[in-house]
Amino acid sequence: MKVFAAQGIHNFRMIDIAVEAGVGKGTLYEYFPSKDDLIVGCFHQFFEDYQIHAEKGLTQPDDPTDKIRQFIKLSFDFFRDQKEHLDIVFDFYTAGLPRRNGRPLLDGMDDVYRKLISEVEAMITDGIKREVFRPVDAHLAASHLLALLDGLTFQAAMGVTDLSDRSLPDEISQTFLNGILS
Amino acid sequence: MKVFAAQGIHNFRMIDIAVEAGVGKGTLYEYFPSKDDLIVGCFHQFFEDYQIHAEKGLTQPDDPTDKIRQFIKLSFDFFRDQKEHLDIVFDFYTAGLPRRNGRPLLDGMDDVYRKLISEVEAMITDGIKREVFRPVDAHLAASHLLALLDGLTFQAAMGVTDLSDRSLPDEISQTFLNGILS
DNA sequence: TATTAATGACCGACCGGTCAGTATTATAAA
DNA sequence: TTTATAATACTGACCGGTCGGTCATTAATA
Repeated sequence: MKVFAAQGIHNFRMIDIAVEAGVGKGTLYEYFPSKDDLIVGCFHQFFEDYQIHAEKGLTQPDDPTDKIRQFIKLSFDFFRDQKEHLDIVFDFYTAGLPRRNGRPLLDGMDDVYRKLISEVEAMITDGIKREVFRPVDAHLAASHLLALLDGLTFQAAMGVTDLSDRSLPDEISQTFLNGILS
Repeated sequence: MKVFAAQGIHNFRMIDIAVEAGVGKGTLYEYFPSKDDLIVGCFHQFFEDYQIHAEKGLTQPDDPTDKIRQFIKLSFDFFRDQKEHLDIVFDFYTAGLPRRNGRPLLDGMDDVYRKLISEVEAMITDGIKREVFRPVDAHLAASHLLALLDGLTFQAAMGVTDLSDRSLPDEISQTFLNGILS
């Protein structure tokens, strides 16, 4: 991850990884069949971390409003901790984008994302049932929220938004919730 | 752009561009000093198009609510028209991200983005003055809106959200505006 | 005839991946 | 405990392919 952050996922050389890890270049090939496999391996490790982190918050509070607030807060926490690696996140993202020619480097990114949407969607549907939220299109609202978080993360990677601003999660939660509250 | 879309901005070869353009490889170097310059040139062309497109809407209606709605709609229109090139947009985005080692491929992306934020911010500040909007943090709300649009574009590039859904801009506008309305 | 535009064979830097050899550790035999 | 042997881990010099960029030559135009 250190090398990815420094060189970018498209520019690093295997020798960079080897040097950073303090091993010979050949040794890397004892653990990863190819450069691509190494990248994919890192991605899975990373995304697993995020899921474990996010799942903690998806169930805890009962009130739908609090649940959303909690989810937003946890997402912020996670990406703030990844400050050093934020640009990598977007390298991963683009590496998962479908291409006209040939497979993308990271396969199945969209499925992972769709699953995430449907989890958030469930929270919103629940809120609508309880008449806490307006009868919005739950799927769209879930996409809305995730788009918002991704966009802010991107801005943070670019350096135009500061994720460590303590009031950020609250302000964002407030505006989003206002938007869908009954 | 066709080649970028097919091969990705990190994988295309100069010969691909030459073939697609129907000229010899050497000819490209009559117009662009280097591969990087060619990429940067395309990016500027692209972003200029977006700005020209977006500016149209930034001034037209007087009512702040309509102005925001209009801006959202125009952004959707633009990116929907770019359907074939959406993945390139994100290649450009990541190419503009700051790197630990060396300059990013695309320099000054953040400044362009900051300018965009401040334009949206002005619309919101105006709305607050007229007491159409709550006294929210205008800068944050502007970042919020742009993050939302970027995120949705990203989802569209991934294929999980359909920008050509006619109800999308309205739903998004509605939820966002609800969030900041007095 | 001069000037400009276009070309693609060629060069060389670069880098992913290999593999013959070395070092280390585990196991077996003495 | 020592020695012999096997198995495993590690290494970096090297190979082969790739591709950005050059430039001598040719074609088109003034």
